[in-house]
Amino acid sequence: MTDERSFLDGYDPAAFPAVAVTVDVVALTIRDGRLHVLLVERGGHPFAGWRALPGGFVRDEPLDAAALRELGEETGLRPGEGPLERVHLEQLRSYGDPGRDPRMRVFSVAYLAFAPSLPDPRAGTDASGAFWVPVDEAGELAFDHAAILADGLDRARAKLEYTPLATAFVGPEFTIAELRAVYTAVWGEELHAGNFHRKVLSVPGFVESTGETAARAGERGGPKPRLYRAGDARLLHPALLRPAREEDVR
Amino acid sequence: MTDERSFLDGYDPAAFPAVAVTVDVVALTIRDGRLHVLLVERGGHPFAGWRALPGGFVRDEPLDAAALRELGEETGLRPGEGPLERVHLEQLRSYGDPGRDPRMRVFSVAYLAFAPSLPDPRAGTDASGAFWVPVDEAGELAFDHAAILADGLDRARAKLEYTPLATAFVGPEFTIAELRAVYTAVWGEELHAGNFHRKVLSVPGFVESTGETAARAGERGGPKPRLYRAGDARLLHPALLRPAREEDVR
DNA sequence: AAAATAGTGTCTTTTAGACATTATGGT
DNA sequence: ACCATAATGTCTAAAAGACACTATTTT
Repeated sequence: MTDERSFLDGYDPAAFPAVAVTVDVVALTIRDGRLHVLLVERGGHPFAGWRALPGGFVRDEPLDAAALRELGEETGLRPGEGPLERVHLEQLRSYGDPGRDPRMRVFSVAYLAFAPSLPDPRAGTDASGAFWVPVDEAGELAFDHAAILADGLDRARAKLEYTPLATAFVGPEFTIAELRAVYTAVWGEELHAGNFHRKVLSVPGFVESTGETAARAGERGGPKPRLYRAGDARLLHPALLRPAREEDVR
Repeated sequence: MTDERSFLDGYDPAAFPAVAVTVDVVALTIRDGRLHVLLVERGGHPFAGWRALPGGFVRDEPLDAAALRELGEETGLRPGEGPLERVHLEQLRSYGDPGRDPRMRVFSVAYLAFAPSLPDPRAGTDASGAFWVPVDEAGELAFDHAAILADGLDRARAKLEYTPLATAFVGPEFTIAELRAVYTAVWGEELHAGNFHRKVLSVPGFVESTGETAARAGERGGPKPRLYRAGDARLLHPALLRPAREEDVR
């Protein structure tokens, strides 16, 4: 409230009870048709040996920059370059319950990242502790990270409906089938191939044709599919709604 | 990253660079058919005399509790009692750019509150500095609060589409016309009365009939409208989509 | 040759939206 | 008497969803 704000004026910052602010990243990608999340294995206490979301303290930088930096450090990739160039990053929400970190009051701003299949983090760099895990095999995580992951998955599933976010999971050029595989992996539901195809092409700005076709058809035959790239839409109208399940509604 | 986390173990918390965490609340209500936001006038520097969102430092409490407490303090109402009993409160997002507060690094977790028309804060209590302002007359705000307000409005407008949130703006019993007035005020668009009426009743769980009718008709006549209360739906299926505007899509 | 897939066509059901109609109860 | 409104009806257009079919390419 107002009094408290003015209270801060001229106050010695060091006298405040110590709090820390971190970013944690729910980085999602699709490998072999399954949705994976980037996890690290913790070295120190607490939760030593547990899996956790990658993250770390916010430095003298904007929150978005901190999240991108952490993602780069854990994957061993340069933020904004190469594979991380096309990463979609958005803020998820913040977590700050007292006691969520046993050492001190730690507020975490969680981020959600979507990336096309990235190389394995172990390869080469010092990002040794990170690895991709299928989301349904994440198991127990340190701190409240399991809840953060669940929130991130909810957000991702919802955003596929009304934004062209699925294109962030594929390369710069992709087939309709690849796009459908994203929806299948994230939603965990099979979609009718024919209807999906027509639907995607009918939504203005979702995808645009490159005029090219893939060099090869699928492993098990079929015509060479046409290639598309992401269009300029920021919202899908009409949206690609997933079938409403009764339990979600009540 | 992992190293930094273990780095924290056994570390002296007071040695960390001072940061503060606040909550700021975008509290929305509808008065006289117009969407209003709760603002306070700042006493101290910086931004002395400017309008700002109500907010304050997070104490030894969960973030949600901090937001509800601040809302109670500014409105002079008891959290969880009386008018604040039915308040809908949800986290909006966090803001933490260096320099957003000139005094020190301040992270703010913004909350969004929806309430039926609340009494004027000035009445009685020491919540003297707060007042309801039509959102389109909010003008310039302290810190980055104008951006926070804009984000809150975006969120509110979007959530009316696919959640029964509009019922949080009306009393426990309401007419379809009152519900329509909420949509009109938040979206700033007129809706077709007849189609809206049928649509609301057709969405499962959005509203349920009380069997009663209002004691009186509208000021300018007409039949006595039936009364409804909020149903048990958490999501609207199918959603109440607002007409897609081209500029939102690209 | 067999099998799988890309892309399209067709039909039905659902939903959105424009518009009209009736009855009610204020001024 | 007049008028705004509640509630419902009707019709059309758009979209969703089920299903079928053809052409193409791989093993």
